[in-house]
Amino acid sequence: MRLFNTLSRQKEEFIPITPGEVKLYACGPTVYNLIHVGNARPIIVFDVLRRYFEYRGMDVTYVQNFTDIDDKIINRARDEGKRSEEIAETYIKEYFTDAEGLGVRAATVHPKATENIPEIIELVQTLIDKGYAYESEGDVYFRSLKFEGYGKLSGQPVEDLQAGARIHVNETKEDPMDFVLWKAAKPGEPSWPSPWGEGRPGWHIECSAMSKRYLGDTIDLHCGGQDLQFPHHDNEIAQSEAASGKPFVNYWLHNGFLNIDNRKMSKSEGNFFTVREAAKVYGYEPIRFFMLSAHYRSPLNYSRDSLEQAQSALARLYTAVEHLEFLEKQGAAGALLEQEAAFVAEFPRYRARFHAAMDDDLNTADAIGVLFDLVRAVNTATEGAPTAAFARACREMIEEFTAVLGLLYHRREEEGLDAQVEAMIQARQAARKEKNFAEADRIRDELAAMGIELMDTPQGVKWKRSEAPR
RNA sequence: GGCGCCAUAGCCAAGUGGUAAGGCAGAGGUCUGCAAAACCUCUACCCCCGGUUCAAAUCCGGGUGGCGCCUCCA
Repeated sequence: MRLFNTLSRQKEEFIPITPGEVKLYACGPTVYNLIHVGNARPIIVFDVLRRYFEYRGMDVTYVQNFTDIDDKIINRARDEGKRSEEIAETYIKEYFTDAEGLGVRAATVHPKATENIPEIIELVQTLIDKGYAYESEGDVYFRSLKFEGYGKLSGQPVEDLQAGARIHVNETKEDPMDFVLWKAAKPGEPSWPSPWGEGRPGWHIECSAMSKRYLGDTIDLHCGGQDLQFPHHDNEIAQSEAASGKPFVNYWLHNGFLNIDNRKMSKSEGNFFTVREAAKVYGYEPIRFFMLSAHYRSPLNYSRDSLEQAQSALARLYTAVEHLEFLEKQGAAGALLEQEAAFVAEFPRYRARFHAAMDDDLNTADAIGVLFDLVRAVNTATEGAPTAAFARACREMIEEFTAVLGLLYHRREEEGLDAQVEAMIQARQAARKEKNFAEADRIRDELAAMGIELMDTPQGVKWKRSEAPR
């Protein structure tokens, strides 16, 4: 598998540290609000990366943290007259509601910053001991310029960073480039005791500490949005490598932005929709499909059109799979027919194309193309009277792909029809047989009003319940 | 100012040297009592101008337009 490594700015063959194992860390949300659609992009994309590794037989340890102590959380807590723990707890719960809706599997571990304070303090102390950090009036800062190669991830030449007019000079720092590892407590703020007095961790250090604790000094992959490249990820590299003396991360993956009106969707700009709002309008799963319809590093524009297109495309997949289930029930038992066996023999070719797409830097858009090619071929191949075994084989092939992409997870449980509805369907069939189409249509309308849609197929009458958004 | 990204059909979007995947929408057709679904067919001067090459959407140079990071942000 080849992945685009931000560190080298090219696609590289992915070679895990331990064969068959993947250590993956993704920067998770700061829990002070509902996540917005832009936040959902890395969550979905890297969920697919994780699923694909597992599908290919790798053992994945996936760590995604929660930043549960931060200025924004504190501010929100103050505004609402609550404790910051309550705010964090609330939005962690809300995060999981959205993640589950989006078909995102829970990570192996979801560590919280506040549950890793001893590890953070230890790491800060190590950095002080090694001369990479210093205490100043209760704050602790990292000496950025002492770390050779500072800014190497983002490709920011240190001189230009220094020249940047927007970097704030803080009186207590030795150098404007230095960043905070530990913040001295202000009155009324949550704090923990430390060798430098009461305080709380800075943002960057928590990821270094948690990555080290759960995955070790050197990990395979670290993922996040492009906006985290600098300073967050460069700072993580500086902290972790300065402390351990070892490489921190072998492959850095960064997703492109989700735009709205072709501008980055961001909380600070206020031009965002929460996942919750979007899901209410379009359903959760179309959001997921939409995210996977473009390459993860490309910018992607959020629009009503795009979401509606995703809904329609998804409906095509559901229809295909649900029809195959119907055919499984109707079809003849026994072995595959000759032409069916020939069609099944083509499956490895679809699989190879699908793998090739995913192996090429997680090209989900291309992979979806393969999926739809398969669907069309299956729809054609199952015309007439397919055997049950064939319908099943086709369904399983399609679902092998959709499982990797994490799609079609809102398949409805098989529900029975009540006797009355059953009788109405029978009555309509009888009317049709007598060519009393007026009566047949009347019954169909009546069922439609009850939320039952009918479809006449060569294999019999299919029905389904009218749907809410998936 | 520094660093970087993008431009493919009405819309979304793959494709990084060999003559344009896929989805949505639209038109026509097949099937069906009708409908739905499905299937078939149709719809692209690959932003512009040069250059390299037998061959360029793809490589190089120059434009034009758009975006991002350098500050909390996925």
